[in-house]
Amino acid sequence: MRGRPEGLPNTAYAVLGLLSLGQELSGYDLWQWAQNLRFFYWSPAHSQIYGELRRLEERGLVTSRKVVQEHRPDKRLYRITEAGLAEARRWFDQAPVEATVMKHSVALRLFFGHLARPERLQEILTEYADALQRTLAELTAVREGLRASDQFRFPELVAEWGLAYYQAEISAARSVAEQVAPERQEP
Amino acid sequence: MRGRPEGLPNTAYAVLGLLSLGQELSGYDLWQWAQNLRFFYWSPAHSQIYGELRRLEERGLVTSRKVVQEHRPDKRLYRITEAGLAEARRWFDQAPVEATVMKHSVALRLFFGHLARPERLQEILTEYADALQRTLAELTAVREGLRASDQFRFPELVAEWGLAYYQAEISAARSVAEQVAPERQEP
DNA sequence: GCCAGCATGTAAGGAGTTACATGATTAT
DNA sequence: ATAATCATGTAACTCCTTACATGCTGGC
Repeated sequence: MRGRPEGLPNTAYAVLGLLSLGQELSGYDLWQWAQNLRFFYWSPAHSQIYGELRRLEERGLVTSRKVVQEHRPDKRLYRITEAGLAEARRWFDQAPVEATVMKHSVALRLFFGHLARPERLQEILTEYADALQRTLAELTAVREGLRASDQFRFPELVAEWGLAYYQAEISAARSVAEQVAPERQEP
Repeated sequence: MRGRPEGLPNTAYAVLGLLSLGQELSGYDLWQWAQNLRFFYWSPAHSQIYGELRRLEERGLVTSRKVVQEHRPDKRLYRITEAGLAEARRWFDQAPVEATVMKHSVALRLFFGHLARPERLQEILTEYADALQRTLAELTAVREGLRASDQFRFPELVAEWGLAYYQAEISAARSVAEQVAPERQEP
């Protein structure tokens, strides 16, 4: 046996999960929806989504129909099948609990901090904190959008979890930035 | 232009960064060292490291020599070159500040929480928190090992940042686990 | 007139994984 | 015996990305 031992790639489950809410969605719609996953997962390129949808259809987990539109390009709408819903539930129930994988490239650079001037390191950390601040604002907006709708109870929980993470990460980055400040001790 | 726009893959910089401390290391040594990156980055498979070393040598960023050993298999020791050191510094200074990419598969499942019984969701979150607790213990040990050595000031900063993250993540996971508890309202 | 957005896809390739392969030593 | 550790590497494959490709509409 080579490659992935069993089941579908996680991206497939993300797509299946989004479709499990019951709506008929196009690849483009799914791509846009999937952007909200970037806060805690990552967002796949649109080409990835189209490919995944093709494979899901081959396996009978989704069905599609073509919609001819007049003032827009044609689109293809996907709907989850019973088998797809069963597979999504099976994944949820049986997939092992995996550790979060992080690619924290700023921490990687800090790890090798001896390679640069302290000023540059401080700059990087500050820039990182500013970028996080913007992401926090975006996530706050997304969470506001989810609010009050009982349908999105779980996404809302995830958003709140994310909010706490981003706040903590911002203060950590700012605190480390202070700690790496060049020491200017005058005699 | 296709693929990666410029520079080396991040794994190459991780390897170069580890070698930039000045020691001569084997692929195996590097693989073991790289395991410490898993707390905030991820750890590459050994095959990945061997491949990366070959490519770095082709580019003249590292050199190697074969060491014949008696009671152990032969090994190849790698050392960073001046060009390698320059490239590592250039990376540090000029690489853009990238956002952290997370693959938080537990948050992904929580997002689609409607797919499962609340008990199962709670189980997943608790299991996740327990796994984090073990990782926290490991990281604590790693940080103790770094302590008191002035050489590892930056790795220590990263470890402390990580410690704060894991503590926050554990309490977040436990808090969410409580929130998803099945409501047993008796009339 | 031009750019952004809608919509779908293909081509080429990078990055990374698991499994296969080998073989010695040391500890249980 | 047999499992783990040391040590290096290849083969095959998956996943995912960027760039190429097309074409229409609506707003500035």
